[in-house]
Amino acid sequence: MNKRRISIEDIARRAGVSHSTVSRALRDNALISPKVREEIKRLAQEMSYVPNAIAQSLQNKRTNTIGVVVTSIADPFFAEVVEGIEKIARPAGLSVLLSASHRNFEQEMAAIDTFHRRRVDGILVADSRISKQHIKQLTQIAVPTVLINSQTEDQSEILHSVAIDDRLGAKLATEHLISLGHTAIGYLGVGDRSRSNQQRLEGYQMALTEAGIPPNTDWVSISDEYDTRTSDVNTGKNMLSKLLSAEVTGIFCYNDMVAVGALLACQELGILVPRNLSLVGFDGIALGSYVTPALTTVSQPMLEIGGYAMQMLLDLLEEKTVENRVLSPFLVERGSSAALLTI
Amino acid sequence: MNKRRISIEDIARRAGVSHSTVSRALRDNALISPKVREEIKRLAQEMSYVPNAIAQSLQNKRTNTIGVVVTSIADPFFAEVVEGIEKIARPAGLSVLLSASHRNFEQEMAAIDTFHRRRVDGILVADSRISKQHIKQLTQIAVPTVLINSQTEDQSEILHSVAIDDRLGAKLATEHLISLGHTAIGYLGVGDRSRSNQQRLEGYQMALTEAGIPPNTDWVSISDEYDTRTSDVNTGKNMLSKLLSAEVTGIFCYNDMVAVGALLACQELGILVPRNLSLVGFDGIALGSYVTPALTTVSQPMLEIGGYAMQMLLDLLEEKTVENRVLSPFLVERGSSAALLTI
DNA sequence: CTGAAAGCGCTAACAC
DNA sequence: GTGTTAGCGCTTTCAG
Repeated sequence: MNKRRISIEDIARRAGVSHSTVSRALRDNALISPKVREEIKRLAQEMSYVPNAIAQSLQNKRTNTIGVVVTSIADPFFAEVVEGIEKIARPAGLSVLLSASHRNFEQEMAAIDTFHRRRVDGILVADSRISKQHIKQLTQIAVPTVLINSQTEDQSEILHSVAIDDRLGAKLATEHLISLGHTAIGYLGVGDRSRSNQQRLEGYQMALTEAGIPPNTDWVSISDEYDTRTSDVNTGKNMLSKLLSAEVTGIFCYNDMVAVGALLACQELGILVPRNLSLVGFDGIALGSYVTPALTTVSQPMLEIGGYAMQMLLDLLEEKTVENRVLSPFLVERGSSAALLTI
Repeated sequence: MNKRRISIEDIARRAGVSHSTVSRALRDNALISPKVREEIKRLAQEMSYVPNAIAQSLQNKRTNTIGVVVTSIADPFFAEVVEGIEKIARPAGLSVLLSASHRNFEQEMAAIDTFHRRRVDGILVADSRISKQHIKQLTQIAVPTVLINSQTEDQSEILHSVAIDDRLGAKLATEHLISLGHTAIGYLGVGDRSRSNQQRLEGYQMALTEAGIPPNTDWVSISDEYDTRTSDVNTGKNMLSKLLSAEVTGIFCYNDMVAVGALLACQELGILVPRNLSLVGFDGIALGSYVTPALTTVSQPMLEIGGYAMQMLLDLLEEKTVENRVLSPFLVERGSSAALLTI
């Protein structure tokens, strides 16, 4: 916004009309006579006029901008979700402001605050552990907001959401292992994602119970690191041994990255997957099909999740009423899981 | 920007001062007496005032916003680059508008045009095949711009850049294979990235020549698909056979995704990597170390590339003079390449 | 030290 | 149909 750019005033002067006529002509206001309208448009073109969206926003009280917060841009899961968001936002004429929170409360609040100052029309928050503070903050902004896979029970009425059914997904994964003949089945979770981790744990336990398999606490291993620098892959690598000593033959992992970590650890330990150990992940990120063996996983439709959330925001912006969505994940069977070897 | 929000006017009224005094107090103008300043700040807090960045931008002719165009957000390479950009932008108080071009001219021009209308303070373009039109467009916007790994020869003086040395990288990869005893070495490239593909091809050929190995056109296979829907992985998968029939023992791939595709094809064909075939990628994306065998690759410091580009933009915004950077990639030896088996 | 007034570029009553 | 005027919320001379 450096130098002086040409404005409707400049065009008006050249056209010998008032600036409001120019404004109207440019916006195809029906009142303007066709001849002047065309002439003005021609002039605008010729002078390479570019409307100032800032001035328009100030006047219209609408910025045509939405804010998106994700924990990490480089995380393949969120990258896909953001891609889905952008695919819907752009054709709708909305620009997206992107911010990463790195699973850090302050950063996330700061990001939302920035969005507030910039007067975004709506906000999308992916995978936050929404706190009371967030609710308060978001309520105050009073702008349509939709939460993606977010961890909150107290859905305030201004917050909407699209989320995956974690419990169902976990159940699918566990039932899959059970159907393959496994009975000693572990869960490898991460401690810093309280709600989703909790729900996946519950789905896992539910599946065991329904199959008449008594749960065993030794089969559950949840990292207690809140260190965001430890990647999920490392979590999987580090936590595997604990489950191995509990002699499980199959493991359901919190997500694909954790499963990849477990897989790498197996390779180091000389454990054959799926011969000696079956592994199931969660998410369905592309990389899961590139590892060897390819990862059996519970897939989330990431692009759709982002797309739905964005569409919901669009509806909200048009004052339509929307309903929260809970999407169902589905099992994708690949090479990392197999029937239990009968000895 | 829906409902009426409180403005400095409102605070002024409550404080019994003029709005300009409020404006000054809030911005710590030295002229305002400490007592009123504190009182005003207290009031602002109490009334939960949030400054309107739009109005500020209109006045200051600065939006504190930058625009970033990448070909795809979900591509792990760009995801890392964007992460690096955001890491520098946020602490500097700049928000980032993100847009994906999907390697499509119109979409990219449209994105840049949107940035123009929104009066961003600067623009970052990643991996584009910059055309004359782009140059014209960007020149007209007259806003600091830095190109990341972009494909243009005619660097206009307003365009700056940070790029990886593709030729050097390709040379490192090829020399690595040569040092392992390979002499029949293939290059698996992609046709829609003219310049970087061209440069990597040249580096490859240069290495061969320097080693006294006569180049063989059968060893070079470049996809001719301009179909953006065909992923790099598929390119690798589909193009491998052609090189195999030319009986190469090592292949340098355009990037890691292509290499992964080649690797998957090898697995299907029962070709052992690295025993029967050595594979080297380019980029150094995380997933390269998760596949089996882990990918030997020429690594680009993706976070740094994004960070440098952003820092450069920051310098440009402060009217500092900057110098284009060409970064050197480095070889990361992993499991996918090994010494040629002497028969 | 503080207030009045102008103006950033645009839209929208309200006149004529 | 088109011009005039006000105003979106803020910063910044210019007076006092």
